[in-house]
Amino acid sequence: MGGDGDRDERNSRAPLSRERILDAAIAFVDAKGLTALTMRRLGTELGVEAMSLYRYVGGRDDLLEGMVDEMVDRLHLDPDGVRPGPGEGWQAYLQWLAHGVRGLAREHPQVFPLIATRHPAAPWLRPPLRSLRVVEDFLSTLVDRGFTDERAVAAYRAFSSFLLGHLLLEAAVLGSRTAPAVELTDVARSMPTTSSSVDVRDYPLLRRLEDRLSEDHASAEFERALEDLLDRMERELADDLPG
Amino acid sequence: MGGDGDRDERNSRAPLSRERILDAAIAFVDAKGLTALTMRRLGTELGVEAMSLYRYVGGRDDLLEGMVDEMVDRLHLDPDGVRPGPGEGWQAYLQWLAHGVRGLAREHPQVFPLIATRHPAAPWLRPPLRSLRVVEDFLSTLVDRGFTDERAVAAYRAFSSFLLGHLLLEAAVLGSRTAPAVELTDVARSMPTTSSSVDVRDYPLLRRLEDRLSEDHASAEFERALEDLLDRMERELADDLPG
DNA sequence: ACCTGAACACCGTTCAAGT
DNA sequence: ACCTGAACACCGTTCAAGT
Repeated sequence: MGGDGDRDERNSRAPLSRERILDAAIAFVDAKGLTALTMRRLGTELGVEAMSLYRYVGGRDDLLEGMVDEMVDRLHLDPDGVRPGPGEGWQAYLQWLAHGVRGLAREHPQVFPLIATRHPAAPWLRPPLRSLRVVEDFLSTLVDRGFTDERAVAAYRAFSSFLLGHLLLEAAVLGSRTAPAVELTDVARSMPTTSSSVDVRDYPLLRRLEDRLSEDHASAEFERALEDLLDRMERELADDLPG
Repeated sequence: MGGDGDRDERNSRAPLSRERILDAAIAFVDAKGLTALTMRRLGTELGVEAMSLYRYVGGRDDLLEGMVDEMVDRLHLDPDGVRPGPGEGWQAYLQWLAHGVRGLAREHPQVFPLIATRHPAAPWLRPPLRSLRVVEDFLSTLVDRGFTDERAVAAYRAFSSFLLGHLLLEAAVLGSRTAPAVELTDVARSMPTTSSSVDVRDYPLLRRLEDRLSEDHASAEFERALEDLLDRMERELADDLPG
């Protein structure tokens, strides 16, 4: 591969395709933030007029949907560490999946809110585990390893809530570092924002704890809470058997 | 002015104010959804030109910020049930707060994602407990009741993640019922959405569990997980003392 | 002091037209 | 078959002007 000789402006080479567009969109959001993503800007990024994109994506909404789908689909390929085989127990599987999703959130903190916030295709799909394939895999893995239908569904619910709560917060912190986020235009700051002052001085405990609140324990917190969740599931599962 | 004295079109009466604008915006989003909220449309809703709003809100971003602040501020007034007094223990306080936040999410499911998703004023503020006043109250309540600084901060983190994970998912379900959500324009549905089919037939376990997955146990789940969280905190707190 | 009209730059999207 | 130009309806926002 390497020097193939056709140059061009920036990213224009292949004849444009849905996949190329989605990848470009994800990269764009990683770099510039979600609010900066515009059909027209994405077009120029790809060396093409915005209108050309409509042959592949149907519209801005479909574009966002496609980005989410592509990221979620990567779960079955990407997660660092090898996927646990059938002999390894559901704890290993949930650990693997949890770290896979966390990897997505950390690699694409600006895209993750999209995964977390957009309405899934079916009402019973819960972000961030919001693709039929992933959920089928989740449920069948647990059922194969001894979960009743009921426990498997309850596990899906608890696991989704856990991932969403922890990773959305972690992504928010990472994302606000990466991007302009609020891009205050200097002037806009002067408006009557009511109590525009983010002034910790009026709050004695916040002042005392500010440093501690600012410490980053994201990884430790995540592992800890994940362990607790798995323990809780184990206990509930054990309740079923002796019945 | 012929015939009617002082009544007018729709909502125009008071001379416009930040509070009136924010309330109108919240009501608008409750009714029409977040994507429908536009400076121009909000203006006409208030019987005024869009440009008049800029005297009170600084811009669309400040408007959204203001809506979030106002909702979060209601926590100290609204929550059903009376706020536990100093004699009642931190468990009662956290129960009260949890149900207060849940009330917000359920009353305004379309606004809640805003609370959950927008970057807070300080990086260590975690949605949905994202106001200085609320966090000061949270921390001081716990410290007054025997938490060390460290435990109080850890509790704040765990509590935020818990609320965010559970309530964002609950609000998403409620919100998608209330609003057009994706408003597919019939035609847009025909585009090459890759696997546009939300077809459960290919997934045997999903087909078997679909009914069970669709059951609504939001309240029971929430109470259960809240109890578990409080239990966990109690255990950790107990670890501090005998040491 | 409070609101409006007109204007600017930028959007998403459609559609007939180019190659 | 694939992309473009021009156009439409709608945005957020500014600013001089009205009352």
